[in-house]
Amino acid sequence: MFRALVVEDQTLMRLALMNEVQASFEKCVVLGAETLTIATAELQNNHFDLVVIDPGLPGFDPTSQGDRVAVVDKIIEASPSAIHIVVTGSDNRCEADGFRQIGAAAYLGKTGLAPGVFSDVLDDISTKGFSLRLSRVVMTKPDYRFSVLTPREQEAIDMMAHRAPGVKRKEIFSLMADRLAIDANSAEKYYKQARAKLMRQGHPLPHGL
Amino acid sequence: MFRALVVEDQTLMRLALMNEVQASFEKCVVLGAETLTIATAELQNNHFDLVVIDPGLPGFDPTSQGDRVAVVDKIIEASPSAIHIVVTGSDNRCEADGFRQIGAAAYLGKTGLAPGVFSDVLDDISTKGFSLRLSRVVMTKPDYRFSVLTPREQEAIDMMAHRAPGVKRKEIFSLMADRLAIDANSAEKYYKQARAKLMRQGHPLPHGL
DNA sequence: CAAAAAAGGGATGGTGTCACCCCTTTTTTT
DNA sequence: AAAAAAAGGGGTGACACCATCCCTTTTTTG
Repeated sequence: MFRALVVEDQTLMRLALMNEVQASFEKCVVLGAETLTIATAELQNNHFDLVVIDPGLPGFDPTSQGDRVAVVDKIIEASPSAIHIVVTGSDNRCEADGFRQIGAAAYLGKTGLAPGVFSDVLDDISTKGFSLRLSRVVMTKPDYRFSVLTPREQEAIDMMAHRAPGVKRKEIFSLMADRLAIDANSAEKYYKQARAKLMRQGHPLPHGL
Repeated sequence: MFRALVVEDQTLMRLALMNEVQASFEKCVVLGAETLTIATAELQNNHFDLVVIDPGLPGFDPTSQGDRVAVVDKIIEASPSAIHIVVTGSDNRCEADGFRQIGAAAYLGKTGLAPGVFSDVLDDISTKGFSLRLSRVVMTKPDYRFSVLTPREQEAIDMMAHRAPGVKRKEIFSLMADRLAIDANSAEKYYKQARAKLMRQGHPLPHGL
């Protein structure tokens, strides 16, 4: 059974990261720790295959580079056989190098760390040994979330709204089919159904229909 | 139709906040903006009932109090009729007062901002006019997440694992029933089923069974 | 014009979760 | 010893979502 630990003080972020880990491993147990105290206690008593760390924890100075390194170093030394992924909001290449040197397998900026990226990071680690994803702004349009839509329908609207100009809808359906491992016709159906729902309720559709 | 906008650069956090907003309003549309540019563009073209803002946005200095106030002030001025909620990782009472003076209805620290808290915040706003929730560490034990469990089962395990010493299981079932608006017997059933699943797979159960 | 793409539907079975009901046996409490 | 709590099961209908296949009409494109 694959075992992972997420060390992050911000609750919603911790839960989101735990979701990402779960999505990357079919069968697994994921523990979430709010503080270094809880984390070290768990690391002493149990074995972990993967540890995700945000160095900005309560009780430490988030602006002190020494404190940040100390947190990560303590965790790495407490779980030498695990894969260690550092996730931070205030990321920079210099710090990334530092963490890499003390044994981290990945360094991720929170901005741009979207659902699904985690799996790519794990691929990077297993192929190249290290993954670096610095924060970068990627959005040009807002994301829309409609409570009337099912997840599949929401996803269909999402992908279609972010369609690059000139790209045919058919191509998006193929892409969606590929990403969700379903038939392109089904993807098309979801999009049409979602669109119909929004029209019926008089919603101002996101640009790009 | 209730319309909300979440302005936050960290993708996972933005999506989580959008989820929280959605969970608080039965029928709604929630938009997510990664940058102030996207947010202001939307605020110009559309009306919003609620705006959630993280002042630490790309292009601004997160340590500069002036920058942080400028971001929030610009958004409030662009949507004077909306409710404005400020969410930040580096929260302090002084800043809370500042944002309150320029018109924010709530000031929330990210640490301790858990699923469900958002609804309480909205209650605070409608009854007292303002809600203040500074970051504070609350966990003493880690959270467990098992991929084999359904959401209901996971929730049952969660609540039972955080049971205070001396509290009877029956009381937890009642609490769970109350929070999920289901029967206490059903809550008990979920817990038993969850426990059985974990035992069957040989999982080391969280302390407290 | 002809072909492709898009818009707009209807109907289908499978599956998982939800929420409820029932039962017995063992352990703990009082 | 009696009563309550806990452990451990089985079974049920409802319902939402998933995924697929089918159809027609309108619009756009080449």
